[in-house]
Amino acid sequence: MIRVIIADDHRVVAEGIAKLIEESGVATVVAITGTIAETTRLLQQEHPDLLLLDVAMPDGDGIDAITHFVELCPAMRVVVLTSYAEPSVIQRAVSNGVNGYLLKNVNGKEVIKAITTVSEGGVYICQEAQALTMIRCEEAPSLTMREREILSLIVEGHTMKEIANELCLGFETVHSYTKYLRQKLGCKNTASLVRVALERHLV
Amino acid sequence: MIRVIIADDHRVVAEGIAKLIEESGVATVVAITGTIAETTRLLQQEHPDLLLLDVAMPDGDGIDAITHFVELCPAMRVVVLTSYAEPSVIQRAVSNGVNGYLLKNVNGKEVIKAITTVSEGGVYICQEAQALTMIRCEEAPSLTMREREILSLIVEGHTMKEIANELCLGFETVHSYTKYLRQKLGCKNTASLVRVALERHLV
DNA sequence: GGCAAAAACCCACATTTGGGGGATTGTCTG
DNA sequence: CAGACAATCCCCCAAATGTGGGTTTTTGCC
Repeated sequence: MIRVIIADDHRVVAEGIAKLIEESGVATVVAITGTIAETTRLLQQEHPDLLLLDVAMPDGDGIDAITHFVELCPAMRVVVLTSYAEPSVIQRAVSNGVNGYLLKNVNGKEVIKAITTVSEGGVYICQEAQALTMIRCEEAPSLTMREREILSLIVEGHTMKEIANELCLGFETVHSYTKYLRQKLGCKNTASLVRVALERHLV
Repeated sequence: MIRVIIADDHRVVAEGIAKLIEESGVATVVAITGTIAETTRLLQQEHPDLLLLDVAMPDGDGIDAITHFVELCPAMRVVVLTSYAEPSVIQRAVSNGVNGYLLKNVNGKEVIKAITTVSEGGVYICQEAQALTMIRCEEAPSLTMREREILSLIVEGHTMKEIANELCLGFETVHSYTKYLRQKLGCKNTASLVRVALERHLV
């Protein structure tokens, strides 16, 4: 029997999905966790065959934690189950080595199918998520570390002068980065920059 | 037996919660819907005792639709089950006459408890949601129509000049509104204005 | 070792925002 | 009716952002 851990900070959602999985008979849910820390702990304790992971956690980003999780349990398969329909998020997940990506609007059957497929060594990406990776694969923003850093400070409401001081950079440097950011993201002003950053979860 | 309709665009989540409800024995799920339109149709068809409603729907805002739903089924009780932990959303829900408000991080038991409480004529607001309504009840933003309109155009990336033209207003008028907006929302620049608008769902 | 990209910096000038005053109409309500 | 408030407009000036050019140094990779 496939042993699964569900990591989702929405308790009732996780419980419901656990019920669906248990009832299908293909797998058993050995634990439900709501934070990255808790997941880390239970992975070491239970060593499950599969991790069903949500992106948003109170103590961090699930996608970023994937490499860490896989280090703890190298044989474990990972399926992301989330509502984030952002190409950048899906791409990041795939490049972090997940074996499946499901959007939460799939039905119970599809979750079961993904679990079995992935457990047999396959990869399962739901239709809609697949479409999203296709659509704008060349249009990837691909920001550098610095750009991302400065973008997040802009989103937090800091002025270029403040950012220069905080990062110990010249004002002109920050000024340049904002130009690059506007170019790359196709924004003509700071307002759209903030919207795009938040919408595409670039921060 | 309490007859329930679950409205949630996350199919697998709705199915899971349905399973939890069915298993509890206190209620039966007569339908699962994923859009406002579908919910409207099935409410007229099924006339359930209770509607378990998510806020985010592909074809509109669940909270705004509540008054419409209650008109269709005046005897029906409404419980909001969502991940939105925004005071403004909760307050809007309550003023639209919902009988319960649950955040998705509650567990299955609490959902059942809410369903029974509300069906017996009571009101059930989960702990965390209650805390959020308390904290900043006087700190309500309360924007005027015009302010909201201009804010949404700012969020869309328009400059004040553009907004003035689009709304057939003087530049100075729009300029004034941005000042009011910054004052009311406690923002020192457009960037924070956009972030706050998006975070608090003011647009 | 060389090349490309990232990271840092600089200048000049135009446009847009931000902050501080105002004023004038309505409309609604105590 | 007076006062509050929404909605509209106005002025001035400082600060920040947007534009369109640059340069240098480091760093990763073939």
